[in-house]
Amino acid sequence: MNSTRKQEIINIASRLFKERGYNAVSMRDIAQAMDMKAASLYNHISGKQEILATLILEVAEEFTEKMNSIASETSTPLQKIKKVIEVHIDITVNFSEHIATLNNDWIHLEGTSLKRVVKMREDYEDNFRNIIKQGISEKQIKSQHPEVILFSILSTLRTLYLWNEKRGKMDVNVLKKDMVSVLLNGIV
Amino acid sequence: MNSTRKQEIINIASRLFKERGYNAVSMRDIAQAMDMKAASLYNHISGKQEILATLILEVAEEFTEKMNSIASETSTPLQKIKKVIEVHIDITVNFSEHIATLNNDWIHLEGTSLKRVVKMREDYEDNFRNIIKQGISEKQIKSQHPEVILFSILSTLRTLYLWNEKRGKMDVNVLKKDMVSVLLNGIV
DNA sequence: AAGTTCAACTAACAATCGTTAGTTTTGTTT
DNA sequence: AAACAAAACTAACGATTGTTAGTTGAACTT
Repeated sequence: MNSTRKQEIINIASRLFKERGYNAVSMRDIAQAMDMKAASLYNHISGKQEILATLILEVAEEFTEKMNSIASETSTPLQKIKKVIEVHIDITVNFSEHIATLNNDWIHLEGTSLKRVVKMREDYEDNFRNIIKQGISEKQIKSQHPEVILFSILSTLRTLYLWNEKRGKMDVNVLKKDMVSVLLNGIV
Repeated sequence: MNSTRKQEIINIASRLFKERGYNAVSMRDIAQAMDMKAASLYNHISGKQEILATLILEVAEEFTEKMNSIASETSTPLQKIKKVIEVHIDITVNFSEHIATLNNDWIHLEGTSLKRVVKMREDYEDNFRNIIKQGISEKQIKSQHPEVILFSILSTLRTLYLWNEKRGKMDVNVLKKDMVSVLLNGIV
């Protein structure tokens, strides 16, 4: 059904997109990496856009599910934020290839795929923002502009993939612990 | 000499690159935005690559200069980090268009321009890392993996441009204060 | 053995790309 | 008014892009 061949194409495209970006990778590049001709790709996918869309939606849905689950938990805001950080690290490690494309090439999505991804991103941020606001009103979190907190944590988490592999892969649990500590308690 | 027309082209290209990315913007797109034909651009610039290179080097050099100046100061590591944060915010506000391209499209630089920018980036990070290490050995900063601290601060600063305009432009000084507080002291 | 499906192929398409050559217009200097 | 330089133009180039059409061979199913 969802043939293994299609997933192969998506995984290889994922690697190339990460290295060079969506627009700098041609169907012929992808085909060559698959050891076949560009036209043959169309036996398994409908076009370049479909590769990009399924690639991005795969991981975007992962984020959405996990965040929805955290948001509906009955735990303190701080515990929730800790979970968000850990989930981000887990997804980054497991989908490390896809995440670069999600971050850099979502602009090149078209039509309903673009709309869906933008919507998911907004919802994700809204959930996060609400957790932070809750934490502030419960006085667990410093009374500070929530946007500054939201985006400072989020931008760190989103670019995690960039140095995850570069820096000799620390142990995941150590990374989680350090990350939570730095993001919640600062560095002084 | 460095005619105003050339700078016009670069500024307009900067805006388009930010919106769509280097590869998705054609010389004809840039020309149209300048109200002229693509071939006419070549009276002022040598090619698309030159636009990208001067655009990126302009702001990269700004970062390098400021960082070198901070690194050679005689002040505490914490004061230096505070200055780095403030400098980042200043540059982001002043070069807001260029920074998206520096962050996203530096990969598409070629030849010596690419090498120079990569080198500048590495030097910048080395300077920052040394400040952090100094702070740790002086016990001003938590004894934590310096990489985690370095990249968590740096990735926040680097993506500042993304939400600087989106979120109704807070006052720069308030932003600096909040940012320093969140990044140094955390959120709890 | 015959028929069918699947996945590869070759060849080609229209469109667009960055860039060059040669020409015309515009505006300034003599 | 004549001469000149700067900056726009038209037209075209070779290359590359995503994609389609039509074909071929191999692997199953009957």
